[in-house]
Amino acid sequence: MERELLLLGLLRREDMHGYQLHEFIERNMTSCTDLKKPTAYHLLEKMTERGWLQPSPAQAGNRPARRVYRITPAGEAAFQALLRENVATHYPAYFTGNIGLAYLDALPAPEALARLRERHTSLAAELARLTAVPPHAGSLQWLIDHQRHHLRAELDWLETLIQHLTAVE
Amino acid sequence: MERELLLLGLLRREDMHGYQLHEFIERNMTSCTDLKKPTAYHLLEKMTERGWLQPSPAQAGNRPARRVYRITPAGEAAFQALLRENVATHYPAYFTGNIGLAYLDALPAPEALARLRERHTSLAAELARLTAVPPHAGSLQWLIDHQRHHLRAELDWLETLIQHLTAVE
DNA sequence: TTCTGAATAGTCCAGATTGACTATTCAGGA
DNA sequence: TCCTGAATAGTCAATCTGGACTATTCAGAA
Repeated sequence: MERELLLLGLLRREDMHGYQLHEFIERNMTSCTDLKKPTAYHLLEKMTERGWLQPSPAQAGNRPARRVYRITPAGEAAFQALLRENVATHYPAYFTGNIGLAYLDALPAPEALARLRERHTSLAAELARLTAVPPHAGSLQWLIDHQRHHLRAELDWLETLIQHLTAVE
Repeated sequence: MERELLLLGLLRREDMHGYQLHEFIERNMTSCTDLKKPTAYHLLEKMTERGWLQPSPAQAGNRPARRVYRITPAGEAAFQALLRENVATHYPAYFTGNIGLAYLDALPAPEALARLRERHTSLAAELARLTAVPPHAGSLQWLIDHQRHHLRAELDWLETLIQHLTAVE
C-alpha cells in the first residue's frame, strides 16, 4: 500500500520507467522502505491494470524499448487518498535488531558487551555518513532529518544499554 | 532469518506449539516483528525439515493433538550463531510513515498540519499505553525500554516538524 | 440442558516478494 | 580496434506471506 504511494508520488513529478524508479528509491528512500526491483515492476504492472498508470514504450538512442509510466487521473486520485491516510497515521517501525536483545542473557556478559560495541561502531558510522550528506532540496530533506534524529536516539539508547551492562560487570 | 531466531529463542526456554508461539510473539514482541500465524507455522515446518526442531504430538485433555516443538542440538547451534550475528549488527528500521512526509508539499499546508496533529495524537496515545505497562522480568524489559525511548524520540521529532510547518504558516 | 460467542489450533491458497539470471549498452584501457 | 567490467533494463521461478477459512473446546447465559 505505502509502496504504491511511493511510486505514485515519484511518477507524479515525472514520467519514469521501472529501473529509474527503483534506482531513485534505492538511493534516496532507504529509510522508508526496502523495495526490490522485481517488486517494483510487479507493483507497476498491478497499478497499470487498475488504471492508475498509463505505460508507453519509449526509445532512447538505440537501447531496447523501455516501458515509461505516466500517472492517470485515477492514479492521482489514489495518490491523494493514500497520502492523506499516510500522513495522518502513525505506522509502527519494526526493530529486527532487538530480537537479539530479548535473548541477551543467553550470551556470556563480556561477549554480549563486545558484540554490542560492534553494533555501536556500525551505528555510529551510519550516523556519521548521514550527517555528511549535503542538504537536499524540498520535502525529501525531512526524510534525512528524521533519519538523523532516529539514529541519534538509537545511539543514545545503545550507549545507555552498554553502560547498564558494564555496571553489572 | 531473524524470525527464526525469535522462534528458536522461545523454544529454548520451553517446548511450545505453533499457536502458543504466535500468541506470545503477538502479545510481547510487536516492536520487533509482525509475524502472522501462517508464517509462524511455515517457519516451524522449515526448521523441522532442517533438523533444528523436533516436533512431537501432544494430547492435552481431549483437545485435538497439537504439534509441540522442542529445539534440537542443531537448533541450539543455529540459535547461538543467529544470536551473535543479531546482537553485533545494526539492522535498519523502515519508517513506512515517512513516505507521506516526502510528499507533504502535495497537501495544502493547513490540511497537512491537521493530519500531522492526528498522527501526533495516536502516537502520544501509543506512548502513554506503553508507559502504563508494569515492568516485565528479564531481558524482555529491554524491548519495552527501547520502544519507549524510540516512541519518545518520534514524538519529539513530530513536534519539531509541526512547529516548523506552523512557523511557515 | 442447550445455545452462543470467544478462545484455541491450525490450514489453504492466492498473491507478494526476491535471489539469481539474461541481455544490451557504454566508457575506457591495451 | 577489441576487450573488459560496470551500468542499464528487465524477467523467471521458487519461496514467503497472510486474509480468510475450518473445526474444536469452553465458559457462561437462558
